[in-house]
Amino acid sequence: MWKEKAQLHRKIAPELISLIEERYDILRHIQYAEPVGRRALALMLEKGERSVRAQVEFLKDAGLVHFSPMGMTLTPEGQLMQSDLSEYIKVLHGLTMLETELSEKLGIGQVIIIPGDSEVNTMVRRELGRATANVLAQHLTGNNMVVAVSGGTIMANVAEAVDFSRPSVTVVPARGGLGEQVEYQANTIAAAMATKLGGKYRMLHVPDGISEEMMGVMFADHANILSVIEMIKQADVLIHGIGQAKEMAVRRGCDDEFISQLMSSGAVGEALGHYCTLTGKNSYITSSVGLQLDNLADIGLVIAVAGGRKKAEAIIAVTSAGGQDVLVIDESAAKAIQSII
Amino acid sequence: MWKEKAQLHRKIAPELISLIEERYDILRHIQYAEPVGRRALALMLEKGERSVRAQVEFLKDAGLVHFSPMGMTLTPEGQLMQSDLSEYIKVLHGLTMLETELSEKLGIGQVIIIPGDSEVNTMVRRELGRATANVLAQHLTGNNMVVAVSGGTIMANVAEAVDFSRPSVTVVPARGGLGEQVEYQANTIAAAMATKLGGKYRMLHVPDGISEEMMGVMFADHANILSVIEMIKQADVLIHGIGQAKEMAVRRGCDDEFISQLMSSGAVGEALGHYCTLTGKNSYITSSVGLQLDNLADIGLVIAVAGGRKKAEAIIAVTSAGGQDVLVIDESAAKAIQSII
DNA sequence: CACCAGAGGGACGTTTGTTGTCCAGAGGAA
DNA sequence: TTCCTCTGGACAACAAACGTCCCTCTGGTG
Repeated sequence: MWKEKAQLHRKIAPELISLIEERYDILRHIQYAEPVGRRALALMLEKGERSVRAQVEFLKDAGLVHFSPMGMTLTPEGQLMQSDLSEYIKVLHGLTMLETELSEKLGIGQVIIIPGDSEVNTMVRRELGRATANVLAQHLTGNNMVVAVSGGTIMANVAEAVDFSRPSVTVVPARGGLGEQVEYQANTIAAAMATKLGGKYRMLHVPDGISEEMMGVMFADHANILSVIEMIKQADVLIHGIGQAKEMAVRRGCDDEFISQLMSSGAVGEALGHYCTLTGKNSYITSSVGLQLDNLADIGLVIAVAGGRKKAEAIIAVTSAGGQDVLVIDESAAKAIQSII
Repeated sequence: MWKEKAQLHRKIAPELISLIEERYDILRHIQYAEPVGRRALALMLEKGERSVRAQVEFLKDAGLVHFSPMGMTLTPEGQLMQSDLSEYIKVLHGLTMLETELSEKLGIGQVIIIPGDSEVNTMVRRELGRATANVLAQHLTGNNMVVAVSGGTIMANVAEAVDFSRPSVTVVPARGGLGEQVEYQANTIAAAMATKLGGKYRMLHVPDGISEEMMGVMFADHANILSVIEMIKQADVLIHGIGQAKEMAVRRGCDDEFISQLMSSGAVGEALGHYCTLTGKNSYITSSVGLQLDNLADIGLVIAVAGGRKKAEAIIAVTSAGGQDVLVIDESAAKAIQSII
């Protein structure tokens, strides 16, 4: 019942949770090492002496810690508060703790977890989109930047959530590929996002399963296509979704034999046409033009988005392949990942 | 169940309840007047344009309000948040709203409400004491200030809660009167508070029911007593408790006839030896030396403390008599007062 | 007994964030 | 068209927070 209240807090006053956690941490450390002085405490908390002092003075005024010449002590009330808070923090701040945990275990710079389950609540999907768009906004400084996007339903949410303007930006699809419903194709999403940004977009009308050499033969405007590919390869930001290997193979219309072969190779995750195993090995790569999952080092920022419990293994697989900078997932996916790794 | 969590917040991060309320207020005003611009909003909220803007930009990032060239609008999510918050605010912030409400209705500059019921939870009594001591600390700047205190159990809590040092302060009892248990006499409390403050104290060993003229006859050191009385009358701060008329009369050993007479006169509250009716009329004044309830104008700051549902009428009575600057009460008393007035 | 390590509290310059106040560009209304 | 109010950007003035150092005192120890 009051878990929703906690989520209310996360939404309406996010800076509150860090403050509460900071004070809770101080209480915890004082209890652990009482009686303890300011300096020792600041050292333990790896914070400045002065800022610790400010918090500690607040806690003193609140009657939670007692000052004595030997150091600081928790009052009985402080001990009560500490144990009460520990339960609350676990709920209120659980996701942030999960974020850092997954960030370390998956080796990704930043993990953002949206409360809820996108499979159950469509609002969570929109939240995923908005959070991703926010990350994009923060990194989209500078002029004439290029954003590469993949396809997928969640990427449509991302494009929809963009509510800031960057007229100098060009959006491109990360790879060719026309196999899907048109509104979830990378081309469509690139156009949608560019419109939202007030910027430009380039499209890449190249079906899967064609090599760059073949293009000259097949397409009249291959010069144009080659220039788009050039842009893609030096994109500043890449945003892509993560899919389950089997689902994606089915959606791409692969035959049963291929799928069973894919499964037996251990592929569970898919991103940018690459099918990955849990350990991050590429077990199959859809031949297409554009970005490759294994040379994302040139891209300034790689953002991956996914949601839903079912995607847990896929997320682990794709992130294990490396190259990801930011991972935006929902709570249920995060919990599932946590239980696996 | 989650009401306690809210109280937890009040304790561990009180500065953030004002933040939440501010944001909630903005949401409410936007909903009321959408679409509305920054300036109009700032005008309504009586805040600076820039600070409103900061909050509004946060709300935009959180996806709660939408910006358009015509003004700001609540998103569906923002409307949801608004109604969710309204319920939450009522609990979390109810006391603060009660504070301002009582402050207006009782005509007292500042009303401080401590969560809980001091009749049930002794910790609430200590909180009342600490809160009062904090008010005292804030106003006890300057040198050689004089603090006058009354008697009573709650005043003992106040003295106990003093944890700051003001060596130049002198503490005096507000009035004579020796009728009670020694640890709750004004003299004792003055001494205790002075000790906590590291300051001086003067006592007034004059029983109730004696006039100033009589003192010269009765006491050898009447010169000393007169000097104390002089200090009392020009005290900088007065802190006093509020009692129920009948209880106090009984405690002072008045006979049944007097008590029934007092009751029939409509007296419900008592402070500083004055018995007051609900409308603030003095129905009987214990003859004693020291401060009078009806000439507190000379005192720089008058602080009244009381707790418990039973005291509600008494509090109304005493505060109606006027002269009070700060009122410190507990939640149950506040609620009871609210239901009466 | 004297000494000392570590305590809290005060002071102050620097840095960081907040706020007041403009202004330019855009989009709707008369 | 002209006017109005909106957003969003910019910047200086201001305030709060912070790092840093020092002082004094207390309790434990040699």
